[in-house]
Amino acid sequence: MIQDIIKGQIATALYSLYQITIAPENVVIEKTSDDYSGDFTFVVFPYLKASRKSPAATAQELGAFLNDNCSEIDSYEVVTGFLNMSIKQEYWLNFLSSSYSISNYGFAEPNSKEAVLVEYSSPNTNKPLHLGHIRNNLLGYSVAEILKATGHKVITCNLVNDRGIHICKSMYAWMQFGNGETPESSGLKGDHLVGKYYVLFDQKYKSEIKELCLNGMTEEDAGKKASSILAAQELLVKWEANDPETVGVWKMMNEWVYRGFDVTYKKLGVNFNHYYYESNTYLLGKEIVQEGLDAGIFYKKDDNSVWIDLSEEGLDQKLVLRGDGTSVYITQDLGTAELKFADFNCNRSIYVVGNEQEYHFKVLQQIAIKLGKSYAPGIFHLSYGMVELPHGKMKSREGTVVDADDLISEMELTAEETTKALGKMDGESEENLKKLYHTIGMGALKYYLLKVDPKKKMMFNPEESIDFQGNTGPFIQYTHARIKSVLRNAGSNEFRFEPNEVSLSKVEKEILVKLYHFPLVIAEAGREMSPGVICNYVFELAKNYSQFYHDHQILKEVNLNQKNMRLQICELSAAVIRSSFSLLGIEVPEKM
RNA sequence: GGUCUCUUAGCUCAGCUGGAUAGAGCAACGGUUUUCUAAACCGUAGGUCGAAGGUUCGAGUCCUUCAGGGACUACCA
Repeated sequence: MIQDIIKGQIATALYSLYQITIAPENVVIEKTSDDYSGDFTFVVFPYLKASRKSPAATAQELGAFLNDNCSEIDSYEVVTGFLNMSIKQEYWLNFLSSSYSISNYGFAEPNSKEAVLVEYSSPNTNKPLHLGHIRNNLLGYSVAEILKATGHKVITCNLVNDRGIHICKSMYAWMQFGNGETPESSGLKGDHLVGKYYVLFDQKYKSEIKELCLNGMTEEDAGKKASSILAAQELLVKWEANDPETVGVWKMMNEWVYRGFDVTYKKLGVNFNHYYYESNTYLLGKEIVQEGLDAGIFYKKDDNSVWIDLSEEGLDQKLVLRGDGTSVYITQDLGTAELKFADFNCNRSIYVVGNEQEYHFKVLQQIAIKLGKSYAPGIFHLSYGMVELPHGKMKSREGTVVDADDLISEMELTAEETTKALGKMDGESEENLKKLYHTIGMGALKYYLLKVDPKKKMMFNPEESIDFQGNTGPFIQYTHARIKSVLRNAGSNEFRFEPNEVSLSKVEKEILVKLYHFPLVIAEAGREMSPGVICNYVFELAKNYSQFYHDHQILKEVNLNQKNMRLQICELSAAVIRSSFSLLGIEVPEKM
């Protein structure tokens, strides 16, 4: 890349002018600020001691050297300690001509890098998905796609949390009050039906606690003695003992939930290469606990519970196995971690899990290190921030959630209303329109959620609808549709031009430079595991293109060279928008 | 109490390993369509980057302290 050429030349210049030895890759150059002319800037302040000259004089000397020795540099300009270099127009034009017809421009050779496992979604099977899960799913899907684009072999998996006390709660409520209600008999989507009983359980449980408290019991005791929680716990014991009736209900209700999830996953456009079920893996960790005991890393307390002391690592003493021998979260996660690396022979295992579990993953990794597991360094918690509502966190049991299915429907509806109001798609078939509404609605939703840095918490206000204008998915989709319209009208897709016969306007050059940087943007997004990097990039590209489209004629341009150059810009811009959005899991329409 | 984290325009957010006069979108106000899709384009206004110190040629960015949010610190997951 041109940056590497310049860095190499600067390293040479620094050595021959001032005897400074520096490796080319350690030379830092940056994009020239918009307020100055030039493409790249080298800041000379750090080298003044060696040059023993003023900032301007140093920059001037370096600029002259580079201008003489680097054929790609067209001119340079010095502003105090800043050396601004302009690259020859020909360089950008050659890049355009040689790249515009490459459909997967910017993507690395598939499977050219080590295998990576990405776990995401990982839902509980006692309630439907909500907005927080949507963020998780979109993030996991997108990060997997980004890593693929950087050349990694990627395996996605979903660890389904299908057992435990929370599952028994909805089971118990259904057995008590359900009267045999099914998704078919109620017309409810399976996950929503089960969620209804989860909420019902909580209401019942709370009213029991209230009553016990009125009879003089403390709230803490009441929480342990309420009859419904005792019943749920009994159900859990029965489940672990493989009681046929309990297991039967469990299987049936989980099946309802899975069918419901499948519908939502399909609408979200996410999928998994592999499913793990906690009911299958929860026993595995116990072997590792034994291993740790044998190695003297874990220790037993008098009540038979097993612990590890991580206070030297800045963490506390942590329980790894209950006194009654049943496993806790960390127990099964130790087992699953081992299983994952064994199943897929990968070096890295990424967990897309909320930041509320940071402590848990620190513990997990520390234990793996202490056990001497070779895979320990490969455990990576991709910790993302919670989605908050104006009133605070979402709570399933309290009903303060934004339901995933509802939100998706709302987005499709808004897309439909907006499209109809604009009237551009009149006469299109009902089937195409339906698909378009989905594409646009999901484009708005996905872009909205993915543009925020994953590490940061984000605010969602249900009162304010998600925008379709400005820095949004639909704007970028619209930009793509306009480009495709131009390309359809262009007829051919062979656009040859003579580099010497065209001129580049400011915005045309900006687009070219931006397109040129696409591979670097993918690399950065992969390094940071941040789809937001792609969002920022593709928005700027779309904005540049829109300005270009507004300011310049394309098909009506009389200079054939100029026209074809612009058509190449169209072609590559459309491809990069499409590719960028594919990394976000968003489709782009041909018309809208 | 301890650990971690956040605070940038009225609102939602960018700001790459420290670099030039801190940027978008929305909302507000004004303008642009006989011409390739106006879900667009152009302009105006809006800021003590939570506060105070420090590090240095240079700090929104790094360090310390403080204020205010949030998360975690369960024989829950």
